[in-house]
Amino acid sequence: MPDNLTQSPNFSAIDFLRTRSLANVVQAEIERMIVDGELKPNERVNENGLSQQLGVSRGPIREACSALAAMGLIEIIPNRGFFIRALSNDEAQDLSEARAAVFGCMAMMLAERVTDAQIAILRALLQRMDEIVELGDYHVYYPVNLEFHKQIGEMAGNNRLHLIYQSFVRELHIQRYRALASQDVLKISNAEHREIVDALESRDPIRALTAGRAHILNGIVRTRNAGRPGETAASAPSKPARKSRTAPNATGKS
Amino acid sequence: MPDNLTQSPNFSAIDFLRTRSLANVVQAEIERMIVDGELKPNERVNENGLSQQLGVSRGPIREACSALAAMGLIEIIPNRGFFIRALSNDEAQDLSEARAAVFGCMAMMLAERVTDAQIAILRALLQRMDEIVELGDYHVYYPVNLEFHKQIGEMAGNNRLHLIYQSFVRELHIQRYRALASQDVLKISNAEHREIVDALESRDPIRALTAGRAHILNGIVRTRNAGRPGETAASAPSKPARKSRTAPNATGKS
DNA sequence: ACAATACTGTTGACAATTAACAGTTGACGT
DNA sequence: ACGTCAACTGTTAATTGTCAACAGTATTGT
Repeated sequence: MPDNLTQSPNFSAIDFLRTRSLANVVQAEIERMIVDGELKPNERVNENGLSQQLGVSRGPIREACSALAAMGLIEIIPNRGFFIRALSNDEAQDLSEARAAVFGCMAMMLAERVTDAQIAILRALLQRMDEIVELGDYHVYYPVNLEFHKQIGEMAGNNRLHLIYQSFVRELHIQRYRALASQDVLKISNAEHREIVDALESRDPIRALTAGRAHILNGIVRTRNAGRPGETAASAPSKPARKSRTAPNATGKS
Repeated sequence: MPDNLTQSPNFSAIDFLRTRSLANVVQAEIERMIVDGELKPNERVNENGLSQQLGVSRGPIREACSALAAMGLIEIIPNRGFFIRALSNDEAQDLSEARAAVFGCMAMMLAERVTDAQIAILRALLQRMDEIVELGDYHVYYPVNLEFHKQIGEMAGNNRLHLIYQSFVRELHIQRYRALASQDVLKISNAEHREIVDALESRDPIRALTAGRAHILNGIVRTRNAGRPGETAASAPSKPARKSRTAPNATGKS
C-alpha cells in the first residue's frame, strides 16, 4: 500500500519522480497498478477511492487519466468515468504488427545512414546476448535485448518514431503481452538480431526493414505459442454493459 | 467571442459536440485556436484567461491540456504551466519522415492483402483527382487527396497505425506545415498516387512501401520549396521567454 | 536584493447524472 | 377470480463533472 504522497514531512523517492507534479506521479502509479494487476482491464477507475488511497485530491487523478486516455490506455465513457482499456485479441495483434512495422522502418532508415561505429556498438550488444543465451537466463537477456532495440531506435535518428515505438512497447508490456522464452527461443531471437545487424552493415534498407519487421512478428508468434494467447482479452467481460431499463425495449413513454 | 458554454438553458450545437464533457470541448477549442493562430507556438496557455474567455473553470482546461500534452501538442514546464509546443525545423523534419515511414508501412501491408475491389476504389479516386488537376484548384484537390490517403490507411487493416498516421497529419496541419501547390505540383502528386496504386495492384510490398514513402517525402520537399520553410520554428523565440503579463487583465477577480 | 504580484498546483465542496433498489401496476396462466 | 410473473415507475445512494478558493512558486518592478 503506497504511502501518503503529499504531506510527508521528509520526502521519499516520490520527490524524485516529480517532473511536473502530482498528476505525473499519479499517472506513473496508475500505470504501475495496471501492470501489477491492481487495476484490471475494463475496470472503472474509482476517483474517490484512488484519491483516498493515494492521499491526493481528484484533480490530479483526473488529469492523469486524461493523459492516459490520450495515450490509449484508458477509455472515457461520459458520465460513467475512466475505464482501464482492455485490448481485444485483434487490437493486440494490430498493436504488435504496428510495432513491427515501426521497428522495421527504423531499421530501414538506419541502414541509410549507419556508421561503422554504430555497427560496432550493436555487435558488442550482440555478443553479450550470445553469451547470455548460453546461460539461458531470460531475465538477464531481456534488458540487453531491450537495450539493443532501443539503440536501433535512437540511432535511426527519428525521435518521433522512436517515441511511438517505445509507447508501443510499453503498452504491450502493460497489457501483459510479454514474451517468455526458452533457451532455444533466445537463440533464434539473437540470430534474428544478427541478421538485422548484418543487413545494416550491408547498408541495404530493404533487407534491414524485412529483418526488423520479421523479428518482431516472429516474436509475436513465439509469444502466442508460448501459451498466453491473450489472457486479458479472452477472460474479461466483454464490455461495461449497462443493464439499465432503457436498453432492451424502446417502449419509451413518448 | 464564444458564448458561455455551461449554463445555457436551451442547448445549442455545443450539446452535439459533447462526447464527454467540457474538457473535450475545450480541447477541440484549443486545437482550433492553435490552427487559427490565436495561440502561437511557445506561448503560454493562460488558464485564468482561457477559463474566463470560455466561461469554464480551470479544471476542464487543465484536463484538456494534459491530454494535449500526452499527444505532444503541448509542453509542460513545472510551475510555469502549459506551453504551445513549437516544432523546430528538425522536429518537423522528424515528424514528416515519421509520417512517410508510417504511410509507407501501411502501403506495404496493404499490398500484402489488397483486393481487386479496393484497387477499384483507389483508381476511382485517382481519376477524380486527375480531373481536378486539370482544373488546377488545390482546394478541391486537397480533400480528395486526404480521402485517398485515408482509404489506404483504412484498407491496410491496422487501426493503430492508421491512428498514428492521422495524428501525424493533424499535428502537421496544426503546425501549419501544409502543402500549397501549383498545378504542376498537383500533377506530380497524383502521378505518385498512381505509382502507389500500381504497386498495390502488382502486390509488391516493397514497391508499395517505396512509392508510399517517396510520395510523402517528396511532398515535404515540395512544401519546403513552396516557400514556407518552417515559419513557426524560424520566427518564434527559441524558448518560452515570457515577456510580460501580456494578457492585460486576466485576473479581474470579479 | 527585496517586496509585490500574477499565476500555477491543489484542494474541498457543490451540482448533475447515473445505476441500483424497491414498490406498483398490469397481464397472463391456471 | 386468484396468484404468479414480468415490466414499468419513483426513489435513493453513489459517483462523476464542475467550480471557487487556498497555498506555493516564479516573475516583475523598484
